[in-house]
Formats: sequence, structure tokens, C-alpha cells
Amino acid sequence: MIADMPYDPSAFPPFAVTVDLVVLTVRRHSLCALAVRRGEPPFQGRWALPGGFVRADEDLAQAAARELAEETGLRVHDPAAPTQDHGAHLEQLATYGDPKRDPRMRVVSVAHLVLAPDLPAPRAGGDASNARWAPVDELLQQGGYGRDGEPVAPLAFDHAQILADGVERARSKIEYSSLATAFCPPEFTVGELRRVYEAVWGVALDPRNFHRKVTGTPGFLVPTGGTTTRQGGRPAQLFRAGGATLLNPPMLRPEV
Amino acid sequence: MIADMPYDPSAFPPFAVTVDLVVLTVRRHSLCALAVRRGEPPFQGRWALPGGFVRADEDLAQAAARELAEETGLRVHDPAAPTQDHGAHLEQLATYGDPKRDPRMRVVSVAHLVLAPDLPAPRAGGDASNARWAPVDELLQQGGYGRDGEPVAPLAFDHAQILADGVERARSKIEYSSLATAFCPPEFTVGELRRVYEAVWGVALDPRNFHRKVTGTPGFLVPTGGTTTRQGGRPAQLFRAGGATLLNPPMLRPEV
DNA sequence: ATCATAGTCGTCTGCCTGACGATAAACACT
DNA sequence: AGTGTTTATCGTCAGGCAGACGACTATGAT
Repeated sequence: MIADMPYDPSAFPPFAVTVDLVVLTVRRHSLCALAVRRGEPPFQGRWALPGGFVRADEDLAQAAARELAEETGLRVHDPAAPTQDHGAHLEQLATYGDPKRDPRMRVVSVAHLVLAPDLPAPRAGGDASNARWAPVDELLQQGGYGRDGEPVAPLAFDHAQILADGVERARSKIEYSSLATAFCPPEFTVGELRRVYEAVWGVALDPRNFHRKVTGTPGFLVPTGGTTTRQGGRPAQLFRAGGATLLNPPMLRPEV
Repeated sequence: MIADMPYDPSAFPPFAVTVDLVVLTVRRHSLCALAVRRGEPPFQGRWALPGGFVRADEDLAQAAARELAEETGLRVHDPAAPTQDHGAHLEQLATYGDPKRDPRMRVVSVAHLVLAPDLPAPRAGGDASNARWAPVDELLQQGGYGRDGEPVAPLAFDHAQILADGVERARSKIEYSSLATAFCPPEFTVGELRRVYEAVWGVALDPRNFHRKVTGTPGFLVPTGGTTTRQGGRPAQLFRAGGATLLNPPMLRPEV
């Protein structure tokens, strides 16, 4: 990097660097993402992913965590502190730098992926009407009609691509990691975890085989001793996420 | 992104954006990375990953491909053109933006991963002594001694971290994709492909089970009809990489 | 001729998964 | 109280795949 070039500030073009957030959660049995309405041109009035500029003195992950807190109040789970603070999971997704992706100037955006349990309604700078959870299918369908019959405008900028990449990352990552628990509250049942997989993958899973798989994988789930009937039916054991982060062998996503 | 902020060029700090390259290949049965010697401070004389500034009018992937061509003469395989041009594989790895990662100024670097077949000696701006292939273990050991007994200085900047991330990506990705063929020449034998896996993972694999696995996976290998004895022993069938990119079920990396 | 090297085909056993039957424990009715 | 519905949990069985490893083949080296 900069291997053969003396330091000359005029030698490189100025870039703006932003972070964009793909915040995913599972609500009412479907995978949803956080969208905010743009108040300024370009794309004024259109929905977009939350995000903002990286500040001069902060790391990329810090910037993403700050934006997340500003938009949702969510705190990020600190991997260094294994206590059960149960913040959201945050990881870097990819970086988007097409010269024309922002019509105003050269903007390079470092997208981050956030997985969060189901939350109360979002806030966006205190204005609730400018932020919402929307099913990812709805946000990704181009020029279709939403659940309420209103026409759906595609997301601003290249955010549809970013969202699609984030969803794909989440779908593949819950296969071989215990990340699906990031969508669950601190204590959850096997059935609730299964409904997370079903919502993210959009498939139905056999409850018996799923139960055998997750309870038989060492370190995945830790029973808390409690039970709950909040889903109706027979009371189910409550679990916390165990220490294991990698699932080996992985959870298999059913064929199409 | 930039959702609630009017366009004001003074509102964001100026960033330099670079691409850094983790170029991996397999030479003499070990996984090697391309390193270039820095000609300028900081870290003058130390080894670093190749890379450079992103230009005003180019995409991030374009910048990475351009730097790769400048440093090695390698061309990148174009995914849109499925012809057998057999360029190298290039993909985005991750982005590094710690405020202090470059002591001179705020630099955000978008690292890319390149997998290439074994190549003739590298060139770096025409100066061969300033570029080399080095085993990744050697580049990653901090403050140890290299194969020739000379002390090894750690890589410049945060490039040891970037290299480690790239190696980890390559190690995991050959599990569930056919990417290992990117390390091979256009035609190769099952044994050569096995030696790629062994070098990247640093393990020994059973030749019989490996043969069964790769030849039994539809779309992974396509026989060309030819044979070769370049490895000694009984002649081996030659194959090309098939169209399949995902390996299902994956190739299993042996336990520790 | 013999050996060393590398490739290829088989066999066997154990583990995991998918399909699915059966039972258990709650609630909502009537 | 009884019946049906819902969800959870335990078991069984067959098929597929991976690890361990034996056997045989085809070349070059000595």
C-alpha cells in the first residue's frame, strides 16, 4: 500500500467514507430490515438503509455502532466481554465504491450487517414515520406493490444490492454458525429458534429433526432450567446461546 | 446513507482510499503470498502487501485489478466471460480503516484477495529485488527468523492482519467452493489439486478418499482426455475446472 | 528384474440426516 | 370432564457420505 509513492496530499482524489447498515430482525415470521426515509435529495422521500459519515477519529466498526445506536438505540454485543449483555451482532459486510453510486460526489460506503432480536418500533432521529421495519422481500422487489397495495419504489442508491448481499450473508452464515441466536431474545425455546431459521431461509423445517440437531450439538444451546408456554401448546424448555460459535457439522439448508 | 444531512463538502473529513492485495499462490507445496519492499517511509525497507490509491474514476475492483496487473502482469478472470481465459480469481476481502493505521493521514484500505496459479518470479515496477513470493507462515511470524536464518521484520502497517484474514478466507472458502482450482494451471491432475488443498490447509489428505470426493462431485472436474506423468509415477488423468462453483456437500477439513 | 512413486478402484464401518410414528403437556372449547 | 388443537419431545429406520485402509496399476529409476 502506498508502496512506491511519496506522501503528497494532492496525489489522491478526496473520498467521502460512509457506513451503511443492513439491520435484520425476524418479526411475525418473516425476515425484516430497517429502512429510513430520505429527507434530502437525491432520492428524497425514498427509502434507504440507515447510515452516515465516518468521523475523523473513529474506526469503521465504531462508526457503524454509533449509527446503529442513533437510529435504533441498540447497543452492540462486545465480543471481548462474554457477559450476557445481549447486544446485537455486528460485522462488516462489504464495501461499495462505484464512482457513480452517489450522484453528488465520490462516496465509498462500508456496509455492515446487524442481526438483532425483535424490537419495538424503530425511531429515526425521533421521527417514527421516517423509519420502519419492512420485510426484505418487499424492499427488494423492484417496482412491485407492497402488502398494502401501494406501489413500492426501489431503495435509494445501490442499497438494494447492499441489502441483497446482507441477506445472503445472513442466510449462509446461520448454516455454519450459531448466529441465528442473535435474532432471539436472551432466553428462547427450540421452537423459537427454528422459526428464526424458517423465516430467514423461507422454508419449513421438520421440528423433530431440528430439535435433535440443535440439542445434540455440544455448546450450541445451554438449558436455563426454565420453561415457557408463550407459544401455546406444551411448555418448552428455555435455552441460552452456548459458547460455541461454529456449527460443525453445519445446519443443512433444504434443497429448493 | 447521508440520510439526514445536507450536502456540505466541509461536513466530512477527507479520506484517502487505497486497495491492498493479498495475492496467494502455491509454490513448492506451501502457501505463499506476494510481498513488496517499501521504498518510502514510513516502514521504509520493510515488506508490505502490494496496493495503491484508488483513482477518481475507477471502481474498487477495477483498482484492484489494475494494481494486480501492474505488480504481477496477472490478468483477472472475468466472471462475465466464461471462456477459459484463466486469469486469476479476485474478490473483495474486507476494509480496514483504523484512524491510526497509517501514521501520515487517514487511509481506508479495501483489501482484495487474489488466488493465482504458480507463476514465474514477480516483478515490482520492473525491480525484481523489491518483490517476492514468501510462505505465509514466514510473513506472519512476528519477530522470528526466516528460512535463511535472517531475522524477519513484521509486515508494514496492519498488513499482517490483512494477510491473516485473507489466508483464513482462502482456507475456509476452498471447503465449500471449487476455488482451489484457481491455484492450478488450466489443466491439472487430481493429485495436483490435492496438493493444493494440503498446502493451503497444512494437512495431509488421503489420496483415495480425495479422489473419490472430487471425481464424484458433479460439475467439479471435467476430464480433458489427456494424461500426464509430470509428477512421476503412474500417468494421471488431466482435468479442467467444471462449471460448478459451490461444493455440496463441502470438502471436509480434517480436525486439528 | 526390482523398487519407488503416484494413481485408481473397492470394501467396510460408523455417523448423520431425512422421513415419519408416537407420546406428552398445555389451552380452548363444549 | 371430555374432546380437539397446538406445540414439544422421544424413537425408529433406511440411505448417504466420510474415514480407514487393502489391493491393483502404470510409469520411471536403479
